[in-house]
Amino acid sequence: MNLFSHFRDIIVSDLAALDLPPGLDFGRVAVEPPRDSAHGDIATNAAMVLAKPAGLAPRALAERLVERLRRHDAVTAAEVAGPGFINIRLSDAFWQARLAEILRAGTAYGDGVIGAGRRVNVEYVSANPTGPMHVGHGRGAVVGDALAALLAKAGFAVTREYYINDAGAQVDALAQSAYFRYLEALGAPTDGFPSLQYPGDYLIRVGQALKEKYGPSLADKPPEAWLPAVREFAVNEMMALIRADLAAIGIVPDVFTSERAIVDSGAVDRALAALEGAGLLYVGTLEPPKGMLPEDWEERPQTLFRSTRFGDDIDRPLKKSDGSWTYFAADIAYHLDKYRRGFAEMIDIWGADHGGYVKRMQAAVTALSDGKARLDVRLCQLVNLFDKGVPVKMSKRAGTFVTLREVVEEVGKDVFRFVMLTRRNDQTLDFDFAKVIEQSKDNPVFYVQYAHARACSVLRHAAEALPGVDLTRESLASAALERLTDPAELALIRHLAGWPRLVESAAEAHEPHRIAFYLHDLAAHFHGLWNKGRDDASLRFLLGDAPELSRARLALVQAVAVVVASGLSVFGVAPAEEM
RNA sequence: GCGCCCUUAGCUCAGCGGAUAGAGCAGCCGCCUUCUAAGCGGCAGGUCGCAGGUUCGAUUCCUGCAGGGCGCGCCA
Repeated sequence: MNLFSHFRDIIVSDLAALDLPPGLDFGRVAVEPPRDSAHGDIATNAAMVLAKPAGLAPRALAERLVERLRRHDAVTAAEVAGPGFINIRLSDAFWQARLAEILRAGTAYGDGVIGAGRRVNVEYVSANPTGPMHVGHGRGAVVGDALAALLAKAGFAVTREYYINDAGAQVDALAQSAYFRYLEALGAPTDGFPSLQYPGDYLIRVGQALKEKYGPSLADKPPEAWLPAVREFAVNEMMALIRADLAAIGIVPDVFTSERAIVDSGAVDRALAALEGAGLLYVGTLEPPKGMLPEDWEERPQTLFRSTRFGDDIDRPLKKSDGSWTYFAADIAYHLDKYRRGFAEMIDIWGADHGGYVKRMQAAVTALSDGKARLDVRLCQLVNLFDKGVPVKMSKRAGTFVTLREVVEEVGKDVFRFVMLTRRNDQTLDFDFAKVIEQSKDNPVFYVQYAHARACSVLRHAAEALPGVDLTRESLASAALERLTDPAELALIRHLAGWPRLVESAAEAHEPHRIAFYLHDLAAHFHGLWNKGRDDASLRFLLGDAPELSRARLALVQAVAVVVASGLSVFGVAPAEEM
């Protein structure tokens, strides 16, 4: 359970029994951990937010609430502090019961109910199918995948989706480059061929494969004869590549949606017809952006979407000069498609360079769903690669960008995933090959993994030292947990018991990185407790002459392993049994 | 010019309207015959970019300014 929402319910019902003026809004009553644990276990601002509407002094109201709160068994102390905070201290028995709860639940501990089974669509990666994924794609992929797992843990019905941008000019350019490689494979002349937009080696194989499939039949033909076939072939090859790249970091999307399929199905026309019907389309002329006139700017009337009605800065074009739809138009149809598939909540993970696109997309979603659907866009900032502090030079044009696969082969999937989640998504992230595989507390991956491995190590020793003692989770849940009375032990239990609240708040905020910081804190508590056993042997987890106490402490150790594993599973990272 | 994001310790960063703002690294001082020292404890380090506003209360919300990043029709 989320003990904070549990006590919020208790506090609200106590408030209701206080004979306060009717109609008070308890919505702003918060129950949270105090910043300083010396203040107590949980704190509430209830008296401060209700004092004014209730016509009472904050401290007076607080005193009345405190008097009631003290009647609960789990509450050992409740006192008014500062301007009207109420600090509540909970009994050791309450905390010990949380430990049993953790052990009985296993890694399901922290599974939340705030999602209430609502469907949410998380769209991430969505790299153009024009080549292998690079590191920046990898960050978005991991953030999206972890967010999806986090939402699932919080009780949402999550769909992980990949949008294949296979309809624009860039896939034609891909086909051009693949065709060039095909001619090369045939040994056919390539002089006069335009310069390659995708010069990477990975298309050489595609050229070979085209030769094997088509023989020389596509050579000496005009582009309109070979382009569709080569394009489809190349896109399929690239998607196979991307799926493999994703699989290498443990990502398997539930749904792939093709932009081309959306366009070909007429969905764009239908979506825009809906906007037209709502009076949200018109033909107009945009002014050039001030302060940076594009060189080839010419005034031209265009079909525009009235995104300004929904908070955008200017209305946005939907048709290119050649009459085809812009990417935005297709994206409108795509998001309408998602909405029609039953997703009133959508989350898109984009690169930060698409930031200017957010408002118009949200405007379109609001317009098409009549305000019933919500789109949150998480922008991922750049990943800067370093090796031992020296920047790794990357140039897409020169083809020297570092692929996701290379990085993952170097550091491993688990390290890559964890590190990608150690920063907020809108903060740039430095990724140093040397540092992320360093085995020290400088490296949060290893620090957290080490805590898990240590816990497993104790449990392995326990199996030898206490033969015949049942060390399963279920059995440890009924150990003599009341014997855990050391302040450091109870502090660790408190931290473990904060996991459900952390899951809920991170899920609500769409911020998976909070888990990384939680796990780091948890590991620190555990490492600290471990070392207390070095200074004072009576505080060790495993005491050969005290099997009952040992079992209680092993319950704590097991719970640490459970919660670490639970957190890592949201990240898609395997917990280390030993290191 | 306009929009979005960022600005917190020497460095890299957390911080959910709440109390004396926290980690890690770097620096200094300690702790291994004993469950993993890949670790732990301690010391030191801050005008939360600046100025206003809202609030009982602002690092957190709002406005303005400054600095950095990203972007700004016919790329996606």
